[in-house]
Amino acid sequence: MRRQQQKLKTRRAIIDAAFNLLDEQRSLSSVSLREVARAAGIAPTSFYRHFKDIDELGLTLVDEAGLALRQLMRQARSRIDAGGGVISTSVNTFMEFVVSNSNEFRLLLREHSGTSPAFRAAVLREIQHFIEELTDYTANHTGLNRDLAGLQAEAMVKLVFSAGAEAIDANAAQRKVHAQRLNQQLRFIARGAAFYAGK
Amino acid sequence: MRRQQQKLKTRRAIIDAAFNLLDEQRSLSSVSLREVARAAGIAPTSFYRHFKDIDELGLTLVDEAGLALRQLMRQARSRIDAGGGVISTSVNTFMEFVVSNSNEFRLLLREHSGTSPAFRAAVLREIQHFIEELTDYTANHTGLNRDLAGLQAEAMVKLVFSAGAEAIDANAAQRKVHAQRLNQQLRFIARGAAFYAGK
DNA sequence: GAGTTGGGCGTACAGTTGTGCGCTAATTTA
DNA sequence: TAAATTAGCGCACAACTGTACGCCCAACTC
Repeated sequence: MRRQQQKLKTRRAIIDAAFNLLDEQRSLSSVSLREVARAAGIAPTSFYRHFKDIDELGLTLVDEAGLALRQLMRQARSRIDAGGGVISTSVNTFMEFVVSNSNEFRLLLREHSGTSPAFRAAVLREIQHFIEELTDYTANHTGLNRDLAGLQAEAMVKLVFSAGAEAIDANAAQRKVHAQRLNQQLRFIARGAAFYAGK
Repeated sequence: MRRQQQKLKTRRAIIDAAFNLLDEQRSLSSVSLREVARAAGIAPTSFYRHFKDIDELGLTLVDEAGLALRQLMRQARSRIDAGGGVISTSVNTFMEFVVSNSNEFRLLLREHSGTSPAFRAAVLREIQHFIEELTDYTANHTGLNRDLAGLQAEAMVKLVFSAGAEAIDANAAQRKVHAQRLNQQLRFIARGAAFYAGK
């Protein structure tokens, strides 16, 4: 059993090293296999014992970041149940995620419009997941029909991601302003959707 | 005088070559100086007679793409004056731009969340320009105060860019669906903003 | 205890990169 | 016409890349 544990540990080291390399100046496609190996403390050729490609590593990273995002959503929902507005609670939770998992969010942000079709597709799946859960929530907690709920959820998620993109490079004060603007804009959408639902 | 003309011509060749390299698989940071030179039909070292860096070339490309976008906006405004809804006319014009100038749009899209702070700043300036003009237009053509108009314009521009990002890889039929969804979502925002203005 | 498996390493190689240097040839200036 | 400028080129070099190959040795199987 010792062997598998060691292998998992090295794999983790590679993944963590890759995430740490993804600061504001680097993207997946600009990180080389050798660099990752160096940061992980292994020989370049050892990399192949764990991943076929840099691309395979990249997909793993996207999956992990997406998972972290989904966990965030659950957390946000539980807070809403405990009281507080749906919108402001979600916005605050999201902003916290952007700050505390900045490299994970940056990865999603960058590869969303990056050069690799496979990465783009992977990120899109995560975002779609995000939208679907919000659609369900909206349809259940308001009288909105699914079409309108879907339109609203999509618009909201897009705005949230855009705001996250701006917030990631901002300081706490600026982030607060962004969060407030985003709050108001999400209310526009909610109000508009309610209007078109005939309410 | 012959010499300057020739120099401009070569410079144009470099810029055009760079744009042509920026298809769905390449980004500015992944295009090498030698590649650009090769595509432009010059020796690698000749590149330096025109640009100090690849980065200097990149900024030039962002500026050109932004200019094309601004021209698009003027065109859209003139069409609106000639009749047709503000939103649907703008959406249609934008979608046309995404299709016919796909590499320019892709450049803005990618570098907006890219690895170079300088490029990100340059794209952000263009988007800000976009938002400001829409804010002015909105404030003038509706009773909205500037704060609300600004919030609305920002939200709309972000949604438009997001939709453009999806449309760029889609076929005509899918694009039509995206355009219709975007239309409805922009109406949500307009409606919501009007509501908060007390109308 | 003997044999197999497999993670990790070092070496090696061909390919690509950015860029410094000095030359040519043609245009521009004097 | 003679001199100066300059776009473009070829060569060279060191740095870096991905990855093939084969060895080692600790962990596992039997």
